[in-house]
Amino acid sequence: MNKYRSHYCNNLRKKDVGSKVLLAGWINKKRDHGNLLFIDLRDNYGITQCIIDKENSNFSSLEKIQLETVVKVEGEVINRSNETINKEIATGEIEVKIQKFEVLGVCKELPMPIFSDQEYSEEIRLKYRFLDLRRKKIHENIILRSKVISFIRNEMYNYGFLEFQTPILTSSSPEGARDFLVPSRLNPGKFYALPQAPQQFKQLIMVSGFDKYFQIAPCFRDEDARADRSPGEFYQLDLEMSFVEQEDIFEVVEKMLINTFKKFSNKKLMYDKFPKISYADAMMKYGTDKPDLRNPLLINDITEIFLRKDVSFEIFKKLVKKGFNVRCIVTQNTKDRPRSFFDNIDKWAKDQGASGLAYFTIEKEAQIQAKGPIGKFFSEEALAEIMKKTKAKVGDSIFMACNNQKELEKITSLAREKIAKDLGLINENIFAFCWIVDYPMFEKNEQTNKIEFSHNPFSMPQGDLKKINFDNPLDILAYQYDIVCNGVELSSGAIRNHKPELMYKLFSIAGYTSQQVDEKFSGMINALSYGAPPHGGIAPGIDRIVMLLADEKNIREVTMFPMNQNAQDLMMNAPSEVNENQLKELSLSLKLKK
RNA sequence: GGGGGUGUAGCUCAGUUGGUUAGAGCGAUCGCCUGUCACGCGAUAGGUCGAGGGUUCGAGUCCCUUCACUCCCGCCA
Repeated sequence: MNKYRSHYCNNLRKKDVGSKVLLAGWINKKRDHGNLLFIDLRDNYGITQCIIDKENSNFSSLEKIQLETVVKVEGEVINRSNETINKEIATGEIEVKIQKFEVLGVCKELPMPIFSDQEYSEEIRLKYRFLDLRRKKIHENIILRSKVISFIRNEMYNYGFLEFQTPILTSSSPEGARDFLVPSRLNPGKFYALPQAPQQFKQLIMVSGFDKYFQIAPCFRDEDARADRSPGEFYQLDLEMSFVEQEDIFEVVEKMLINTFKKFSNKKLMYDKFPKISYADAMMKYGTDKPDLRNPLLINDITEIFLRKDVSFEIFKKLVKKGFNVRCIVTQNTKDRPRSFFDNIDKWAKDQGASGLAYFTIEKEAQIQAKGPIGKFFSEEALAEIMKKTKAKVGDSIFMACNNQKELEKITSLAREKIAKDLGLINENIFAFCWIVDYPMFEKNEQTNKIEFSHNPFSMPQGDLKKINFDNPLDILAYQYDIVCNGVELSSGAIRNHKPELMYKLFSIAGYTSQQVDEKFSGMINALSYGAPPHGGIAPGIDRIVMLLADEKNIREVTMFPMNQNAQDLMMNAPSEVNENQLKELSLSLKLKK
């Protein structure tokens, strides 16, 4: 028999009554009745109540022991009387009468309680992560994460994918996020970069003829953190397939995601087949390319209304003449909402840096009229036109903003979320997936006025490749797609451009010479000229998938050892200073800003 | 880089208009308690009110600066 335990802390049941057992674990909770002591012993699997009374010579030493001390307990499984059965725990019908015990690991006074539903500051949680991870919810989240990854890995094998590792020390890439750099000792003055994603490697794997690849890949990007974005590193289910079109990828990924979400969550899927929304449509209807489809509110453009003579809302009319647009959100049957509801939203919009949201409610007495601060500026005919355009009905309210397209998208997208939240329109018990498709290949940088790749520069442009009009690069769409779930961007992918000539052409539009392309992407561009198969892929974010499944709002709740917002590991003290010798070996010297 | 929030005992928090010796619960220590499962009861210890400066007779409270954590914007092909 094992020296430490004969059973786990969730094993024992009524049938074990009478048997002698060895349990080992942490002292989760003590209830000391003076001459009788209850101890809840906890391990990874569960909790068993152990009991000892004054008759036993070990009583007084066990009575003094700290919570979270690791002990080994030897005793007999005994029955609990009916009134003392605890239905909350699986082992609640029995308890272990302690005969002997031994301390295996002492515990100092705790900086934070383990057995408690209290919330603690992130600082203390991250510094003592090993204690934090003992707590029930996060312990379960991490176990869920393991199971999800294992399940996904198994699914991918079943679909015929092979798992390969790719290098962690690689080269810096000019596109995308800021790189993490690693100085090279053997090549003074030169640096490796940690991969932002195994993008080029997975394409090279396709060129190497492996057909279907996946990897639970660590990705490193030196960008600032958000609640749903770890600083530093995160994991993607990176995958790539040869001889495929967009639809082939959709089929595999949809199947994988649906199976995973059905297995690990009780929430319903809003769509069993993910709807496809073009990037342009998404930006119009939702103001963002990561729409939360649980939210029923839609955005409408009503710029034309403000060209009418029977509309006299001069502030908007002037802006419209200058080329601005007006977009609006209709809320159903809100005519009886208190004035504070409308004013709160207007005030909120101003806090967001917008000039506020104008609003009115459509009512009907003798005739249809707009009620609210700006209602009087609209004629009955103009209102009819608005109602036609927005499908608004009597009793509905309309919130409007006027601005340039980019600002409009921003504020209406935020307003859509805010208003839906205020009205309680979002069903939290649903997962609403969708594909966002038809991303533009290029976009114009507002500041520099230069044409840039809007997403992945290795994407394949859409349409007949012989007939693409490179004179209007902003009109070129790419086979580029994202998966969005409940407003969270879960993955993005593309059919890749496997034709070197076309690649040079596209890069030249973004301002790169062929020489620069050869230099920056030497591995790949070279490979593409030795018989590259058409291929494509996608990379769903593992952390965010687990976050959705665990119903957490913060990615650190599903990450075992996360860094804080300033990209520091408070437990391991990273990053840290290094000594002179280490710097010298790397031919580095520091020039710190004061 | 910018904006918001928070910072009071080991932990979670309260602290009024600026006014005596800064409080509670949990935890810790000590004592009582044989059926609890958030056990109960009593006592004790524990504080640079994040830090620095200012206003004031007097600052946890008001002002300025700064630090830490967090949320957001920028950034994230």
